[in-house]
Amino acid sequence: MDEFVSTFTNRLDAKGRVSIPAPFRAVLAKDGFDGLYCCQTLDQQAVDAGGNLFRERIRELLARYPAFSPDHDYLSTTLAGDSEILKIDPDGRVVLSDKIRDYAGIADQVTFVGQIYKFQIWEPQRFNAYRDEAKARLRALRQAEPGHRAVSADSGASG
Amino acid sequence: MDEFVSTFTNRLDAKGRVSIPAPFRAVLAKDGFDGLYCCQTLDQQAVDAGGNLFRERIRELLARYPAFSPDHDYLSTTLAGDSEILKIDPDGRVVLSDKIRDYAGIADQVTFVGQIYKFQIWEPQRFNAYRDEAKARLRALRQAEPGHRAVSADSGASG
DNA sequence: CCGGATTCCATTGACCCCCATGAAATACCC
DNA sequence: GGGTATTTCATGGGGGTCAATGGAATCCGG
Repeated sequence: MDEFVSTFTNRLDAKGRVSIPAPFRAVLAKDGFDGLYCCQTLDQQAVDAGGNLFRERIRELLARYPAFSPDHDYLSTTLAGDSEILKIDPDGRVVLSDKIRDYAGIADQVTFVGQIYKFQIWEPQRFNAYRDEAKARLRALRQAEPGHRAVSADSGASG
Repeated sequence: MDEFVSTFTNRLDAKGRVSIPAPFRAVLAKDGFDGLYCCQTLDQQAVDAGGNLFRERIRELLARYPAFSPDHDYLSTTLAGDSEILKIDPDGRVVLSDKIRDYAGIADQVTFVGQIYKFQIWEPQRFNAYRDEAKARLRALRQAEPGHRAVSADSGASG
Protein backbone atom coordinates (compact mmCIF):
# COMPACT_ATOMS: atom_id res chain seq x y z
CA MET A 1 0.00 0.00 0.00
CA ASP A 2 1.39 3.38 -0.95
CA GLU A 3 -1.35 5.74 0.14
CA PHE A 4 -2.37 7.08 3.53
CA VAL A 5 -5.85 5.73 4.27
CA SER A 6 -7.99 5.17 7.34
CA THR A 7 -7.93 6.80 10.76
CA PHE A 8 -6.03 5.88 13.91
CA THR A 9 -5.86 7.33 17.40
CA ASN A 10 -2.82 6.87 19.63
CA ARG A 11 -1.72 8.13 23.02
CA LEU A 12 1.12 10.47 23.87
CA ASP A 13 3.46 9.22 26.56
CA ALA A 14 5.03 11.25 29.36
CA LYS A 15 7.77 12.48 27.03
CA GLY A 16 5.30 13.72 24.42
CA ARG A 17 6.01 10.86 22.06
CA VAL A 18 3.35 9.23 19.94
CA SER A 19 3.52 6.24 17.62
CA ILE A 20 2.82 6.91 13.98
CA PRO A 21 0.33 4.22 12.92
CA ALA A 22 2.18 1.27 11.41
CA PRO A 23 0.38 1.49 8.03
CA PHE A 24 1.41 5.13 7.72
CA ARG A 25 4.96 4.27 8.64
CA ALA A 26 5.01 1.76 5.82
CA VAL A 27 3.94 4.43 3.35
CA LEU A 28 6.55 6.85 4.65
CA ALA A 29 9.22 4.18 4.40
CA LYS A 30 8.38 3.59 0.75
CA ASP A 31 8.30 7.33 0.15
CA GLY A 32 11.87 7.52 1.33
CA PHE A 33 11.86 10.84 3.19
CA ASP A 34 13.76 10.70 6.45
CA GLY A 35 11.50 12.28 9.05
CA LEU A 36 8.00 13.64 9.03
CA TYR A 37 7.31 16.90 7.26
CA CYS A 38 4.56 18.80 9.10
CA CYS A 39 2.79 22.06 8.47
CA GLN A 40 -0.29 23.66 9.93
CA THR A 41 -3.48 23.53 7.93
CA LEU A 42 -4.87 26.88 6.93
CA ASP A 43 -8.52 26.34 7.70
CA GLN A 44 -8.60 23.92 10.56
CA GLN A 45 -6.70 23.56 13.79
CA ALA A 46 -4.81 20.58 12.53
CA VAL A 47 -1.51 19.61 10.96
CA ASP A 48 -0.70 18.22 7.53
CA ALA A 49 2.08 15.67 7.47
CA GLY A 50 3.84 13.56 4.91
CA GLY A 51 7.08 12.80 3.12
CA ASN A 52 8.65 13.56 -0.22
CA LEU A 53 5.40 13.39 -2.14
CA PHE A 54 3.87 15.97 0.15
CA ARG A 55 6.93 18.19 -0.06
CA GLU A 56 6.82 17.95 -3.83
CA ARG A 57 3.36 19.48 -3.81
CA ILE A 58 4.63 22.37 -1.72
CA ARG A 59 7.58 22.94 -4.02
CA GLU A 60 5.27 23.02 -7.02
CA LEU A 61 3.19 25.68 -5.37
CA LEU A 62 6.20 27.81 -4.54
CA ALA A 63 7.67 27.42 -8.00
CA ARG A 64 4.76 29.35 -9.45
CA TYR A 65 6.04 32.55 -7.87
CA PRO A 66 9.34 34.14 -8.87
CA ALA A 67 12.17 34.24 -6.37
CA PHE A 68 12.39 37.47 -4.40
CA SER A 69 8.81 38.41 -5.16
CA PRO A 70 6.79 39.39 -2.08
CA ASP A 71 4.35 36.56 -2.66
CA HIS A 72 7.11 34.02 -2.90
CA ASP A 73 8.43 35.07 0.49
CA TYR A 74 4.97 35.09 2.00
CA LEU A 75 4.35 31.59 0.81
CA SER A 76 7.71 30.19 1.76
CA THR A 77 7.39 31.78 5.18
CA THR A 78 4.21 29.84 5.81
CA LEU A 79 4.92 26.68 3.85
CA ALA A 80 8.58 26.27 4.77
CA GLY A 81 9.23 28.52 7.75
CA ASP A 82 6.11 27.59 9.61
CA SER A 83 6.58 23.89 9.03
CA GLU A 84 8.71 21.43 10.90
CA ILE A 85 10.51 18.21 10.23
CA LEU A 86 9.90 15.80 13.06
CA LYS A 87 12.38 13.05 13.66
CA ILE A 88 11.02 9.53 13.65
CA ASP A 89 12.67 7.37 16.27
CA PRO A 90 13.63 3.71 15.70
CA ASP A 91 10.27 2.61 17.10
CA GLY A 92 8.27 4.75 14.71
CA ARG A 93 7.43 7.53 17.15
CA VAL A 94 7.66 11.30 16.93
CA VAL A 95 7.61 14.00 19.57
CA LEU A 96 5.15 16.69 18.69
CA SER A 97 6.57 20.17 19.11
CA ASP A 98 4.92 22.66 21.45
CA LYS A 99 3.85 24.67 18.44
CA ILE A 100 2.01 21.74 16.94
CA ARG A 101 0.44 20.71 20.22
CA ASP A 102 -0.76 24.24 20.90
CA TYR A 103 -2.11 24.81 17.43
CA ALA A 104 -3.97 21.52 17.28
CA GLY A 105 -5.03 21.61 20.93
CA ILE A 106 -3.50 18.21 21.57
CA ALA A 107 -3.24 17.03 25.16
CA ASP A 108 -2.85 13.28 25.53
CA GLN A 109 -4.28 11.73 22.39
CA VAL A 110 -3.69 12.16 18.69
CA THR A 111 -5.82 11.16 15.71
CA PHE A 112 -4.09 10.39 12.43
CA VAL A 113 -6.28 10.81 9.35
CA GLY A 114 -5.14 9.40 6.03
CA GLN A 115 -5.52 11.65 3.01
CA ILE A 116 -3.83 9.71 0.21
CA TYR A 117 -0.61 11.64 -0.40
CA LYS A 118 -0.51 13.11 3.12
CA PHE A 119 -2.20 12.61 6.44
CA GLN A 120 -3.52 14.95 9.09
CA ILE A 121 -2.84 15.14 12.81
CA TRP A 122 -5.80 16.08 15.01
CA GLU A 123 -6.94 16.31 18.55
CA PRO A 124 -9.54 13.50 18.57
CA GLN A 125 -12.55 15.57 19.70
CA ARG A 126 -11.90 18.29 17.20
CA PHE A 127 -11.57 15.76 14.45
CA ASN A 128 -14.91 14.21 15.31
CA ALA A 129 -16.57 17.59 15.09
CA TYR A 130 -14.84 18.36 11.84
CA ARG A 131 -15.79 15.03 10.32
CA ASP A 132 -19.45 15.52 11.19
CA GLU A 133 -19.41 18.99 9.75
CA ALA A 134 -17.72 17.82 6.59
CA LYS A 135 -20.33 15.14 6.14
CA ALA A 136 -23.17 17.59 6.65
CA ARG A 137 -21.70 19.96 4.13
CA LEU A 138 -21.25 17.26 1.60
CA ARG A 139 -24.90 16.27 2.02
CA ALA A 140 -26.03 19.85 1.60
CA LEU A 141 -23.96 20.20 -1.50
CA ARG A 142 -25.50 17.10 -3.01
CA GLN A 143 -28.96 18.35 -2.27
CA ALA A 144 -28.15 21.41 -4.29
CA GLU A 145 -26.76 19.38 -7.18
CA PRO A 146 -29.24 19.09 -9.99
CA GLY A 147 -30.03 15.42 -10.59
CA HIS A 148 -28.54 14.28 -7.34
CA ARG A 149 -31.46 11.94 -6.81
CA ALA A 150 -30.13 9.68 -9.51
CA VAL A 151 -27.42 8.60 -7.13
CA SER A 152 -29.22 9.30 -3.86
CA ALA A 153 -27.77 11.30 -1.04
CA ASP A 154 -27.44 8.55 1.53
CA SER A 155 -26.91 5.27 -0.20
CA GLY A 156 -24.23 2.87 0.82
CA ALA A 157 -21.32 4.63 2.36
CA SER A 158 -21.73 5.09 6.05
CA GLY A 159 -18.38 6.85 6.54
CA MET B 1 18.27 17.41 4.34
CA ASP B 2 19.05 19.92 1.64
CA GLU B 3 16.51 22.66 2.22
CA PHE B 4 16.08 25.32 4.88
CA VAL B 5 12.90 24.40 6.70
CA SER B 6 11.29 25.38 9.99
CA THR B 7 11.88 28.24 12.42
CA PHE B 8 14.31 28.51 15.31
CA THR B 9 14.97 31.25 17.83
CA ASN B 10 18.36 31.54 19.53
CA ARG B 11 19.97 33.99 21.93
CA LEU B 12 22.85 36.32 21.33
CA ASP B 13 25.58 36.16 23.92
CA ALA B 14 27.55 39.08 25.36
CA LYS B 15 29.87 39.12 22.36
CA GLY B 16 27.03 39.30 19.88
CA ARG B 17 27.41 35.70 18.80
CA VAL B 18 24.47 33.51 17.91
CA SER B 19 24.30 29.85 16.97
CA ILE B 20 23.01 29.07 13.52
CA PRO B 21 20.44 26.29 14.03
CA ALA B 22 22.06 22.91 13.53
CA PRO B 23 19.71 21.85 10.69
CA PHE B 24 20.60 25.01 8.79
CA ARG B 25 24.28 24.43 9.36
CA ALA B 26 23.87 20.99 7.82
CA VAL B 27 22.34 22.52 4.69
CA LEU B 28 25.08 25.13 4.46
CA ALA B 29 27.73 22.45 4.84
CA LYS B 30 26.27 20.49 1.95
CA ASP B 31 25.97 23.67 -0.10
CA GLY B 32 29.70 24.19 0.24
CA PHE B 33 29.85 27.97 0.58
CA ASP B 34 32.32 29.03 3.24
CA GLY B 35 30.55 31.59 5.43
CA LEU B 36 27.07 33.02 5.44
CA TYR B 37 26.00 35.30 2.64
CA CYS B 38 23.60 37.94 3.99
CA CYS B 39 21.67 40.76 2.42
CA GLN B 40 18.79 42.89 3.51
CA THR B 41 15.38 41.83 2.32
CA LEU B 42 13.72 44.09 -0.20
CA ASP B 43 10.32 44.33 1.45
CA GLN B 44 10.78 43.73 5.15
CA GLN B 45 13.10 44.69 7.96
CA ALA B 46 14.90 41.42 7.88
CA VAL B 47 17.91 39.72 6.36
CA ASP B 48 18.14 37.02 3.71
CA ALA B 49 20.92 34.55 4.23
CA GLY B 50 22.28 31.48 2.52
CA GLY B 51 25.12 29.94 0.58
CA ASN B 52 25.92 29.18 -3.02
CA LEU B 53 22.38 28.26 -3.99
CA PHE B 54 21.15 31.58 -2.64
CA ARG B 55 23.81 33.48 -4.53
CA GLU B 56 22.86 31.61 -7.67
CA ARG B 57 19.29 32.83 -7.33
CA ILE B 58 20.50 36.39 -6.98
CA ARG B 59 22.53 36.06 -10.14
CA GLU B 60 19.51 34.69 -11.98
CA LEU B 61 17.42 37.61 -10.83
CA LEU B 62 19.96 40.16 -11.92
CA ALA B 63 20.35 38.46 -15.26
CA ARG B 64 16.74 39.23 -16.05
CA TYR B 65 17.52 42.93 -16.24
CA PRO B 66 19.78 44.45 -18.87
CA ALA B 67 23.19 45.47 -17.63
CA PHE B 68 23.46 49.17 -16.80
CA SER B 69 19.67 49.54 -16.66
CA PRO B 70 18.39 51.46 -13.64
CA ASP B 71 16.53 48.43 -12.33
CA HIS B 72 19.61 46.28 -12.56
CA ASP B 73 21.60 48.81 -10.61
CA TYR B 74 18.94 49.22 -7.96
CA LEU B 75 18.88 45.49 -7.43
CA SER B 76 22.60 45.00 -7.45
CA THR B 77 23.01 47.85 -5.00
CA THR B 78 20.91 46.00 -2.48
CA LEU B 79 21.69 42.41 -3.34
CA ALA B 80 25.39 42.77 -3.86
CA GLY B 81 26.62 46.09 -2.57
CA ASP B 82 24.65 45.99 0.62
CA SER B 83 25.45 42.39 1.39
CA GLU B 84 27.90 40.89 3.81
CA ILE B 85 29.60 37.58 4.24
CA LEU B 86 29.58 36.54 7.88
CA LYS B 87 32.17 34.18 9.17
CA ILE B 88 30.97 30.99 10.83
CA ASP B 89 33.07 29.99 13.82
CA PRO B 90 34.03 26.39 14.68
CA ASP B 91 30.97 26.03 16.91
CA GLY B 92 28.56 27.13 14.20
CA ARG B 93 28.03 30.68 15.41
CA VAL B 94 28.16 34.03 13.65
CA VAL B 95 28.57 37.57 14.87
CA LEU B 96 25.87 39.79 13.43
CA SER B 97 27.20 43.08 12.15
CA ASP B 98 25.89 46.37 13.53
CA LYS B 99 24.28 47.08 10.18
CA ILE B 100 22.31 43.86 10.31
CA ARG B 101 21.30 44.32 13.93
CA ASP B 102 20.16 47.87 13.31
CA TYR B 103 18.24 47.09 10.17
CA ALA B 104 16.47 44.09 11.65
CA GLY B 105 16.02 45.66 15.09
CA ILE B 106 17.71 42.75 16.81
CA ALA B 107 18.55 43.09 20.49
CA ASP B 108 19.13 39.81 22.30
CA GLN B 109 17.26 37.18 20.33
CA VAL B 110 17.25 36.08 16.71
CA THR B 111 14.69 34.09 14.77
CA PHE B 112 15.87 32.01 11.83
CA VAL B 113 13.18 31.27 9.25
CA GLY B 114 13.74 28.57 6.64
CA GLN B 115 12.72 29.39 3.09
CA ILE B 116 13.97 26.40 1.11
CA TYR B 117 16.95 27.82 -0.77
CA LYS B 118 17.63 30.59 1.78
CA PHE B 119 16.63 31.54 5.27
CA GLN B 120 15.74 34.82 6.90
CA ILE B 121 17.02 36.46 10.06
CA TRP B 122 14.44 38.32 12.13
CA GLU B 123 13.86 40.00 15.41
CA PRO B 124 11.38 37.54 16.98
CA GLN B 125 8.52 39.99 17.59
CA ARG B 126 8.67 41.42 14.13
CA PHE B 127 8.67 37.98 12.68
CA ASN B 128 5.53 37.02 14.54
CA ALA B 129 3.71 39.91 12.96
CA TYR B 130 5.04 39.08 9.53
CA ARG B 131 4.14 35.42 9.89
CA ASP B 132 0.50 36.29 10.56
CA GLU B 133 0.50 38.55 7.55
CA ALA B 134 2.04 35.80 5.43
CA LYS B 135 -0.63 33.34 6.45
CA ALA B 136 -3.37 35.77 5.55
CA ARG B 137 -1.75 36.34 2.19
CA LEU B 138 -1.63 32.62 1.51
CA ARG B 139 -5.33 32.35 2.28
CA ALA B 140 -6.06 35.15 -0.13
CA LEU B 141 -3.97 33.59 -2.87
CA ARG B 142 -5.69 30.27 -2.41
CA GLN B 143 -9.10 31.85 -2.66
CA ALA B 144 -8.08 33.05 -6.07
CA GLU B 145 -6.98 29.57 -7.12
CA PRO B 146 -9.31 28.20 -9.74
CA GLY B 147 -11.06 25.06 -8.61
CA HIS B 148 -10.26 25.25 -4.96
CA ARG B 149 -13.95 25.25 -4.12
CA ALA B 150 -14.69 22.07 -6.00
CA VAL B 151 -16.25 20.34 -3.01
CA SER B 152 -16.55 22.79 -0.18
CA ALA B 153 -15.06 25.94 1.21
CA ASP B 154 -12.23 24.27 3.02
CA SER B 155 -11.31 21.11 1.26
CA GLY B 156 -8.27 20.49 -0.78
CA ALA B 157 -4.65 21.29 -0.25
CA SER B 158 -4.21 23.34 2.83
CA GLY B 159 -0.53 23.28 2.61
C1' DC C 1 51.00 46.35 25.44
C1' DC C 2 46.08 46.90 24.51
C1' DG C 3 41.58 45.93 22.18
C1' DG C 4 39.27 43.21 19.28
C1' DA C 5 38.56 39.08 17.19
C1' DT C 6 38.84 34.15 16.88
C1' DT C 7 39.47 29.58 18.64
C1' DC C 8 39.12 26.35 22.34
C1' DC C 9 36.90 24.35 26.39
C1' DA C 10 33.08 23.40 29.83
C1' DT C 11 28.37 22.95 31.24
C1' DT C 12 23.74 21.81 31.00
C1' DG C 13 19.68 20.44 29.33
C1' DA C 14 17.16 18.51 25.63
C1' DC C 15 16.92 15.00 22.43
C1' DC C 16 17.80 10.34 20.45
C1' DC C 17 18.72 5.44 20.72
C1' DC C 18 18.24 1.19 22.88
C1' DC C 19 15.77 -2.17 25.55
C1' DA C 20 11.60 -3.97 28.06
C1' DT C 21 6.61 -5.00 28.54
C1' DG C 22 2.09 -6.20 27.40
C1' DA C 23 -1.62 -6.66 24.31
C1' DA C 24 -3.55 -7.93 20.04
C1' DA C 25 -3.46 -9.90 15.66
C1' DT C 26 -1.69 -13.60 12.84
C1' DA C 27 0.16 -17.85 11.66
C1' DC C 28 0.75 -22.58 12.64
C1' DC C 29 -0.10 -27.14 14.15
C1' DC C 30 -2.72 -30.77 15.86
C1' DG D 1 -11.96 -25.94 14.38
C1' DG D 2 -9.51 -25.12 18.44
C1' DG D 3 -5.67 -24.11 20.80
C1' DT D 4 -1.10 -22.38 20.91
C1' DA D 5 3.13 -20.21 19.33
C1' DT D 6 4.89 -16.23 16.98
C1' DT D 7 4.96 -11.79 15.28
C1' DT D 8 3.63 -7.12 15.24
C1' DC D 9 2.68 -2.91 17.61
C1' DA D 10 1.80 0.51 20.91
C1' DT D 11 3.74 2.19 25.04
C1' DG D 12 7.02 2.96 29.05
C1' DG D 13 11.62 4.08 30.80
C1' DG D 14 17.02 4.78 31.24
C1' DG D 15 21.35 6.25 29.56
C1' DG D 16 24.35 8.26 26.08
C1' DT D 17 24.98 12.01 22.77
C1' DC D 18 24.72 16.42 20.76
C1' DA D 19 23.59 21.24 20.43
C1' DA D 20 23.18 25.83 22.47
C1' DT D 21 25.42 28.78 25.41
C1' DG D 22 28.84 30.96 28.45
C1' DG D 23 33.47 31.91 29.41
C1' DA D 24 38.62 31.43 29.08
C1' DA D 25 42.68 31.39 26.30
C1' DT D 26 45.10 32.68 22.23
C1' DC D 27 46.23 35.27 18.22
C1' DC D 28 46.30 39.54 15.62
C1' DG D 29 46.97 44.43 14.22
C1' DG D 30 47.82 48.66 16.19
